[in-house]
Amino acid sequence: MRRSQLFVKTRRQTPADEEARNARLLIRAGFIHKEMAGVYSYLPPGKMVLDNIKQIIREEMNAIGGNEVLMSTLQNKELWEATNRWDDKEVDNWFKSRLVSGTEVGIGFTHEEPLTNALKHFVSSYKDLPVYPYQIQTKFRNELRAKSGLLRGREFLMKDLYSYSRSQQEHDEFYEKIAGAYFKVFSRLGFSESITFRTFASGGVFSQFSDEFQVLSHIGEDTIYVDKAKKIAVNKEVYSDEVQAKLGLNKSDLSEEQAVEVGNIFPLGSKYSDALGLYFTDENGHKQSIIMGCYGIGISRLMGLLAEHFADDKGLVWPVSIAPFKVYLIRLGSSPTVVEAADSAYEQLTRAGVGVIYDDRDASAGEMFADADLMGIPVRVVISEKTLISASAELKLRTSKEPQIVPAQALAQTLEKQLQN
RNA sequence: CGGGGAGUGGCGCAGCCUGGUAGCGCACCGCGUUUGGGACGCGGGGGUCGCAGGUUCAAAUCCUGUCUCCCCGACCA
Repeated sequence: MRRSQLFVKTRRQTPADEEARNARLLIRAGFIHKEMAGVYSYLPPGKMVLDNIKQIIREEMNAIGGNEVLMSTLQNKELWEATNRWDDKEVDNWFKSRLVSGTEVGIGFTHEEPLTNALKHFVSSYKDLPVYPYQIQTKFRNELRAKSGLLRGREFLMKDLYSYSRSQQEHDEFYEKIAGAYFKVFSRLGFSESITFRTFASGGVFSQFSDEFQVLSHIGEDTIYVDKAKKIAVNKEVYSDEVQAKLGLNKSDLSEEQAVEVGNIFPLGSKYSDALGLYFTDENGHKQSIIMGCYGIGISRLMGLLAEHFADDKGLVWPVSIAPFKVYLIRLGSSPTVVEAADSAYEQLTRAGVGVIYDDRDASAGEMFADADLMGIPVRVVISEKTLISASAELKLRTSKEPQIVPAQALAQTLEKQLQN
């Protein structure tokens, strides 16, 4: 993409109405726009980051048998009454509205009910199970207080997968499988297993207990106890002697840490399937309950955490896997030779499939360098009179101080090699 | 919802205490000069000072109410 065709602009100054580093950087770099507290829009580069995160999640979900669906946002009250989750006393963060006729509708904060209900049309035999539908979409929760930029919003992007299994054992096996897939997702996003912990926690409105995936971070609003050797963690909220014994932990091996919950998986048993009347017939012709689980990943929250985690005093520093563009191409100078060389470098990279943003503005050098840094693009390439003397281009990684000079003709190949690492 | 802070051109701020012609920087427009770390000169456009009442000859400024944003807490996926 040519920079001149990108409508967003970066800002020199930090927005006054944000305290959180993730929101400050993402707004300054032109990735998001704040609509109101806890509600953000995603601008072109921000949407690209979101799409990259989604794609990684999608690949890992598909790899374990997930089927992607898109669920409705408007929710039928009757389904939620069937599971006793409509009443504000049961779920206090519903957004609700009314049809012109006066009928109440909900605005989806999760989707167990409608999905389970829809599956009644497709699941009746043991041969139809297990199934693993999942969705990637906006959820709405009426938080008392939104905060920390993208980390706690009233409207946020989430991946939710729901499992429907024939037995507890089949469920348990999948539950472990998806836990493994989650670690793959987080590690591909840049959160290694050394800072990401599966954490024993409460199940909230979903179930008694759950497993959270917590990434250690000083901005985290959760406090967890971690046994780093055993790679087990417990949320402080549920910590008790009983839990300690159940997990085989030793108080002296635990360290207290702040962490951000990026994923949460819940065993649901047959609570929702039974309530909504979703059953299957087994090999012997007997009606059986279906064991469910639900598995969430906070996608917009992850984007916020990534921005928070991968940044320095100059701006964002995206991991290659999710950067909106891999290369920020800078054209220094406006003489015909420079323009021609930069245009051709742009074409070369685009043809090679390397995502590139080409700064073709007539801006000052410093401004373009500052933008490349602020936007956190992994590789910066400069074409100037100076580099053209030796038919080369200057290449600098966002994470390194020193640039390198590479032959302009071999730009694409060199970059492909660099981006591998 | 309790406590604290803040709303003044698109952005960042000053002015408010002590009422009297709304100001600065950035961004934007025009002309010219510049071009390896957020260039410079000259000229220009843009704001019912969050909103509503009140006090006053006169309100960005004082008073009351209200909305919004941020932080802490409570709560929460």
